Amino acid sequence: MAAQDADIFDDMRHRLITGEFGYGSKLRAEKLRQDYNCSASTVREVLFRLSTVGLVDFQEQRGFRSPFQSVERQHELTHMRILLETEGACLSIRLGGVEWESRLSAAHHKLSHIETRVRSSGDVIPLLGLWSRAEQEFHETLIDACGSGLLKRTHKVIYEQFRQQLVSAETNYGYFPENIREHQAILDAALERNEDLMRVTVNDHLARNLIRPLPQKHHTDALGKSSAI
Amino acid sequence: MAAQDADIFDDMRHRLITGEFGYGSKLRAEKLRQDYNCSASTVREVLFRLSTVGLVDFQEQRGFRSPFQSVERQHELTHMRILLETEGACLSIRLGGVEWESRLSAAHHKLSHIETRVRSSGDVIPLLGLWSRAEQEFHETLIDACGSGLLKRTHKVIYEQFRQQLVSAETNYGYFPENIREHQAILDAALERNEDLMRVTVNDHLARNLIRPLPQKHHTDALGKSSAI
DNA sequence: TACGCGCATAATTTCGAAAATCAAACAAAA
DNA sequence: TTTTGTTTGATTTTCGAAATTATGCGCGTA
Repeated sequence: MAAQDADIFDDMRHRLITGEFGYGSKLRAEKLRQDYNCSASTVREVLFRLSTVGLVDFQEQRGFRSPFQSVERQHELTHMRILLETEGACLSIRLGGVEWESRLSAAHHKLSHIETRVRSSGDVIPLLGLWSRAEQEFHETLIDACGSGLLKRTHKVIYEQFRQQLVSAETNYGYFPENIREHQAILDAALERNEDLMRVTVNDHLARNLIRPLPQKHHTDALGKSSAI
Repeated sequence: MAAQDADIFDDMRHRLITGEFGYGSKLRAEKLRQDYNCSASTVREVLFRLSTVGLVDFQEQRGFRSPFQSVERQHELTHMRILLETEGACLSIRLGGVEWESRLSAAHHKLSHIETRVRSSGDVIPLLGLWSRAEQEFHETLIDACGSGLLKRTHKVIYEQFRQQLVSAETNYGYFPENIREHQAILDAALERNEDLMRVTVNDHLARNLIRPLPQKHHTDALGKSSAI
């Protein structure tokens, strides 16, 4: 087999993002090797690679774990998403052409279709795989014309950790009915090419995952004295 | 030995950041094992981990390389540093207390001392190790009070790739005489707690590593029509 | 000479087991 | 009863070799 390593990596990533392993559960190479019919060393190597993109926790001499759920972590991931997505989206507005608008519209149409079906059935579970993929694609397309591969790769890493934290019954697997309106607002801001509006709509979309408001800006008066508002 | 893996990881990271391997040179596990008196598999594992933080290039079936030098990559790393450091520094202004100011002053004092000595001798090479460490510490302290471990870890990863790209004779190992003035300006902005000034000074400090200006903002008039300035 | 084909060599990937380390259960002493 | 020390079993880490895959070279042919 050619790329055994890469295949196992992709499959494990998918299993981790979809919450197949419970939060904090141990990932034993000896157990997982059976799923892939390979040696424990190969699994170990994959787990190492996953740990450096944050989807697996590694502690020396203590092995690998699926990360614990943590509201603090969720908060930090959300903050980072806001930072990266507003930057990426605003750069895409500046640099992207009609082709970008068109791809974003297409991604939104697919997502919107799925979310409408979820709303009428009232249950996201049967469509979870589809919805999850469509959501990721919409947000990735949003920043796709930003001109920086590094920004896009960094965002992807953060997005997947974010998703992993949300995939549980308590949070309805990260699905909220307000998504439909919010995704529409983001698309509108993009097509209007309105950066200020984009920042607001992306913030509104993600803010519910913060456990406290982000600190507000210090203002400095003419004398150089500063004060929080 | 307890943490052989981690020790080799740290040492290899240091060697990579200080440019011991030429840009694009192959990193053969068989060769490196001799440096550490261990097996090739252990080296391979370390190289894998380094590749996921961007300090080593990995291609399937083609092994590991020290990354090539690329102005495009340098541009993207600089852009990301500006984004992360302005956010981290402004959050530190909002959240950090006197204790943070004090640590930043200390870090600046050490850095300033070294840079003054470099200026008078006109040669950074004998102090390269010291200067490099002090520069990193100053920039890390700048964002240290931002309240987000994720932001700090992400910045560290980007900073080290940035440094790796700059460590060559052509760029004078990333050292510029203007640094002295620019680092002072950043410290002043922090002590004034002036966020707008902080954004300007951080930008000025890093902008020379961009190969083109960052795209400027689109402005939207009252009618919703937009235009670049 | 230029081009493609197969072979030999070198490099990478995978493996299973040995060595090192940790955790838990049990026993002995305070 | 609580604390401390020891042994045993399980887990993690390291290893060197086998299997797989890529690379470079010589040879024949156009």
